[in-house]
Amino acid sequence: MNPGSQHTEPKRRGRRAGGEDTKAALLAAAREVFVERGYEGATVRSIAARAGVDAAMVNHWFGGKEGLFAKAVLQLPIDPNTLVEHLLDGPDEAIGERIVRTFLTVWDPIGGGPFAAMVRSVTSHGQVADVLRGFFVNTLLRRIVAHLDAPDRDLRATLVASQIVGMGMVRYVVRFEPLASADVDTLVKAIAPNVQRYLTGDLG
Amino acid sequence: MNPGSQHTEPKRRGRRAGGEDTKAALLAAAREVFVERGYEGATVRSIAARAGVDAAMVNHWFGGKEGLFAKAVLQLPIDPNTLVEHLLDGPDEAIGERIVRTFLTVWDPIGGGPFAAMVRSVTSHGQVADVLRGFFVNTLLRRIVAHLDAPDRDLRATLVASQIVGMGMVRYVVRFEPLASADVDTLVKAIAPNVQRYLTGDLG
DNA sequence: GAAGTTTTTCAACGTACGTTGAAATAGAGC
DNA sequence: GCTCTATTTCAACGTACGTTGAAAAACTTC
Repeated sequence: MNPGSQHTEPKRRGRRAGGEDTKAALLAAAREVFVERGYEGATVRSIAARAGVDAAMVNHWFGGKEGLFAKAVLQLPIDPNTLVEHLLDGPDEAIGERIVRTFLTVWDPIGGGPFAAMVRSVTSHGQVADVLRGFFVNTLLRRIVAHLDAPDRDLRATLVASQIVGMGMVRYVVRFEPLASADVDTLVKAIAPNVQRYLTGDLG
Repeated sequence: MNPGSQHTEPKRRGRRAGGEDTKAALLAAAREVFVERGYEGATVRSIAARAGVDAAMVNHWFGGKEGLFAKAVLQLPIDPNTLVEHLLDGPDEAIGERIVRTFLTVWDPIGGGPFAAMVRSVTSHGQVADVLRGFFVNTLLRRIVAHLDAPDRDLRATLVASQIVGMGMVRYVVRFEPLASADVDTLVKAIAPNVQRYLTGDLG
């Protein structure tokens, strides 16, 4: 039937019709694939295929796989200053709850994408461990514990990080049930008191 | 000086002299490289080079990279039954402390190797997430919470997993200081009460 | 509407990977 | 000491990767 119209035509070259934004399509596809496969596992060809464009576009628009990863994943979706202000806005006794709820409500709508992408790339991409450390510890937690008058501030910051990172791992990366599908409120009630203890409780 | 003895001779073929165990050397090298690079990042050639043998030995002794990974990493170093017995041996009020101390004393001497290897391979190797889940949740934690008479047993098990996995991530994989270098006793005192609350405390 | 610029596809390159089959060498059995 | 088998290295294969340069097509400017 319709002989000759079955085979897929080679795509026409040259500029796209109009309105289509190759750069944005690549960024969106890159976020998906980097989240699923990590830096090494995500191939330029697979990202380009999902975006519906040629792999050479990655070099043209981002200067290579490295630049695409930097733009798509390493760039944080939220302004850290706003985040810190929001976390510090309220009584000290409820800061644990604000931390847990904030991370869950920021990550849940996107399935923990950026977090999962970083964890999945922590081996293959040297920058990633540094970015994780810089964001979690230096940018967020150190500035939060600085406002508390408790001893062992740095240890408290990394203890909080251990619980938040662990929550992200279990919920978004390895998906242990029932935690992976639990309500935000349930998790806040369960986890927040522990985070609170790390921040203001007695550690020894 | 000594002209002609500088260049490296091509290795002699055939069986090794005696006593040298290629299989064991490959397993040891594989554990190191899989820990450092994860499944995809660890190349058969680099593992063989570290073991001082040819890459073809991987196929001869383990049937390929997949089989080597299974033998070197997926195989757990500790008998789960013994571990569960040990964790349950004592008063329920101190089970959190036993869990934290046990994981730290098991992982610390080997730098968290198997744990780091699994995390670093969680993307590139499909079995790994299943193994992590099976070991942490099904083999260990479910059997521990089964001995407690508290509600929400499965949720409690995954909450404990989130704290233990997070502790392993921060201490062995991304290495946030000062937690990464803290004494075992310090960490036990800091973390154990939180694990204990997940197991026997009020979650909501 | 012609010239110039930007965007896109295509074809190919060089490299690295896991794997394979054959040749070479050492030990084992008799 | 000869034969057989196990072990090891070597050379090569096929595949997939990231990247590149040129050609083609659409838009922009005048």
